Amino acid sequence: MELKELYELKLQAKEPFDLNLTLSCYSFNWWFNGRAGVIPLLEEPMTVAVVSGSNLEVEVKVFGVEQVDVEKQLRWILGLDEDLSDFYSKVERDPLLREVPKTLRGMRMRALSPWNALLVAICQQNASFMQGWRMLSRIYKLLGAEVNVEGLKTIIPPGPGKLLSDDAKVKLREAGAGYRAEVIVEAAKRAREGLLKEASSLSPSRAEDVLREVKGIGSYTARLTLVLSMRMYELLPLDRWLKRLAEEVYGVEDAEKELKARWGRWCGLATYFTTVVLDAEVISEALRRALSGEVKPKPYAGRPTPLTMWMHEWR
DNA sequence: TGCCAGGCGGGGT
DNA sequence: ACCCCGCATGGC
Repeated sequence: MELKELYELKLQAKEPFDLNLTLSCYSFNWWFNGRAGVIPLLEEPMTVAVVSGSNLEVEVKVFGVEQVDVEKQLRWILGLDEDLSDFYSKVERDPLLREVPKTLRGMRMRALSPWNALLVAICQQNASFMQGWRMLSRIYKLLGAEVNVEGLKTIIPPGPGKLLSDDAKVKLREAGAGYRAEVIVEAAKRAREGLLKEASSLSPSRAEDVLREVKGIGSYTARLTLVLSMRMYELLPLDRWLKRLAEEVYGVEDAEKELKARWGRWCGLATYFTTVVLDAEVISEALRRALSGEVKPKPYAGRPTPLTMWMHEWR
């Protein structure tokens, strides 16, 4: 499918803003190529934005089949109006996150659609960074929609409907999803009934409860979904990885209590940045690095990391 | 080869 | 409220 260009616009961000960091983080190579980022916006009518330019001015080209106003959505996705100054001052001296206001200054988390965020979160369950993202890349390749914009091939993540098609379970197994396949399909059913829309209208804590109604979605997956799609940062998505890290780095027994005290209403975003600064290393290496103060992401680690995964082929 | 990894639910106490 | 186990899969 080839999408035609509809119109262009320019956006300004609240300072400090770093477009390159914002686009490169947790991007597959079909979403970022080192200069431009592709942002899927709407499934129906199919609409995609291509984003490039400088930190001072973000240039946007909107591709699709019919005229749609996407400015507000795009500002939200790129976090252009998000003020991180309070977060930065909170983590300035944090042994895990002290590099965020420096090395990663101006980087925003790109928001995902609620359904795509849930899919991402399920793929992180009981899996390493590499396994989770490899699984996800295969799901996109097998079930997503390939679209051309400006001669670039990109992939639109599959919506809930696609995950409910006859061959979806087979393809999920093929993608290596294992027992998560059932969870994804169950979640897709509920998503089609409006589960995520409902969650987005509630308080974070109520939203978590609603998402947990789905069998296979627990606290971690629900909270991560709220972080990635709704910028609801106050609930901490605590997995074994972060729990171990916090226990060792801060020398405490109750990781959740400690992290809440340190990160406050920024817990979710802080979790996201923790994986970035430690290059999503497996726990043994992440621990070694954190304890020896190596909390700056490596420019090139030789393997995919959150910041460099766009440089790699995923198959 | 086993064993384990950014969870989870079910069944035990 | 805990603790413990199995669960698909892939990587080492």
